[in-house]
Amino acid sequence: MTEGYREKEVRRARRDSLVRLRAKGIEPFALTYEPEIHAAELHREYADLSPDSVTEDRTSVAGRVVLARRFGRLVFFTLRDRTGDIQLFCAEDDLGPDRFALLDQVDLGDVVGARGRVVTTKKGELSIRVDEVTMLTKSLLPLPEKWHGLKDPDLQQRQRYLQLATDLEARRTVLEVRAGVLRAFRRYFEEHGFIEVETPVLQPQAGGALAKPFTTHHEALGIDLYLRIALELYLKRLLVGGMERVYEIGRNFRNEGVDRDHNPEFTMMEVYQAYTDYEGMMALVEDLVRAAALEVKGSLRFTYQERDLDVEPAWKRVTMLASLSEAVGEEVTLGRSDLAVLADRHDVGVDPKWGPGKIVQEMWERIVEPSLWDPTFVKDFPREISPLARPHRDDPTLTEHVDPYLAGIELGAAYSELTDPDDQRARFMAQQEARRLGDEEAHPLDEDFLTALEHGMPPAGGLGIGVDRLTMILADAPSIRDVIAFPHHRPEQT
RNA sequence: GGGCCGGUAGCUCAGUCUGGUUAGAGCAGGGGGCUUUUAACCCUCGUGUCGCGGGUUCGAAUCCUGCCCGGCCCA
Repeated sequence: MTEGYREKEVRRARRDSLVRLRAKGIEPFALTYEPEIHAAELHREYADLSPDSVTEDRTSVAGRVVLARRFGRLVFFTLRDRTGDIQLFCAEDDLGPDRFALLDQVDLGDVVGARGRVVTTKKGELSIRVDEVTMLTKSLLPLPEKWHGLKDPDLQQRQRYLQLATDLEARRTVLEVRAGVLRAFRRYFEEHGFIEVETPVLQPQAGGALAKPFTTHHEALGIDLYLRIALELYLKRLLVGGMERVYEIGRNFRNEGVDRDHNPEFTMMEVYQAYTDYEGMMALVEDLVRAAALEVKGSLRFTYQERDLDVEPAWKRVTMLASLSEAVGEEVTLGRSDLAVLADRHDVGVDPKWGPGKIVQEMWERIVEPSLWDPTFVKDFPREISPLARPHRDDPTLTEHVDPYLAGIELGAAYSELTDPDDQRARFMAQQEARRLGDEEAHPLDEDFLTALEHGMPPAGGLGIGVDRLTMILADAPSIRDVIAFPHHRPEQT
């Protein structure tokens, strides 16, 4: 991005302005300022002020100058603060020639404070009729184009501050919807007796999910550690400790690629509740999504990427095998010996090392998942691919594992948690076998966790929700990168 | 990893197919004018490693090729 040492005219002009200000004894990087009101409040309080009104109400505002319209001895600035825009009306008559002349040193992008009377212009625009302007921060680089803004998605993400400074809608998409989702979650949990906890990000083993972790190293202990890929196993230890309702909202890290619904670090909300099961977790998902939708949309019916979505409970519930059977037009079971042939017939590539559960999952993801749109629970996963969920009450080849889907996007996962330490050990051993066969994402054997289970964990339901994905849907954003302030990019080469 | 699309001024984009004088526009910026604008307007003046490297050619932003970065789709 840097241009070398030859300074651009824009930069030079700003630098010159800086020098001129200092020459006049004005510090262009002020210590502080106390605005008395924000733009949105002004517009609310003076909504009924008729055009060409002059009030005796004096107030002050602060923000970035995003537009300027200059007439000879009259200047209009559009000032933007965190709540919106307010116009500054600056007349030489009010400021006097000397202070008015200083407005020549105010450039687009500068942060200023302004004080004056609340007025409306002849055209009815609410304004501060300014008699005092204070330079708070001099901007040395130009803002993006005032009409089109910053369009290049790469620059929007790498220089997110520029997008946020110029595009009010981006503030909502990138930041506010996420905050609303988290607020709704926390409020719900607070009201239902859940306690928010924090567990280790650096872990000696990366468990709780099937994914490749990032590795790091602890110098003082002389050991390798992993960045967590899930919150699950530590939260379950807390259940052993008697915490019946816990949740954590935190960052997970998975060493995988980037696409429209994956970022290598992402925010997961996991919640564990004793004395319930995956049915209880499905109800919880419905409650949480409802709370989040009401918080940020004010409604349970909205559109995502121009398609209608209605998150009103109760969501559809289908089993993985039944929905797959329906899609392929014949009964699919884990016991069929010709699963690989069936998969091949539907153009689903199969690795010979895969067991029947993995084949079924791949087929389901390729054949059924793309057709999902309405809120749907997909339940009863094959035991082999769900090493932490309790065996299904009616069919021990399956587990009580359910994935909620919204707009065709996998929102998370929920289980009736596996509490039997012997079964858990057997599942871990099966995963070790998968790892020996080359499955890098196989679950590690966690003896410490098994010890905890042997002490006794109450029956429980557990749930994880991908906060970024829910945010993306509620923000109507096409990509997860649109709701992550600073998504990962390859560094720029110089 | 594969396919397609894109990268030209600080920003938003033309120009590339069909190679040709000195690479354009708007915004932003410099200078001048203007006391009610709303992307203010009028006059005026600069914008540049055409993503990077190699090649073809008398001549390359334009054609070929390798690479880098990004977007979409597929795996």
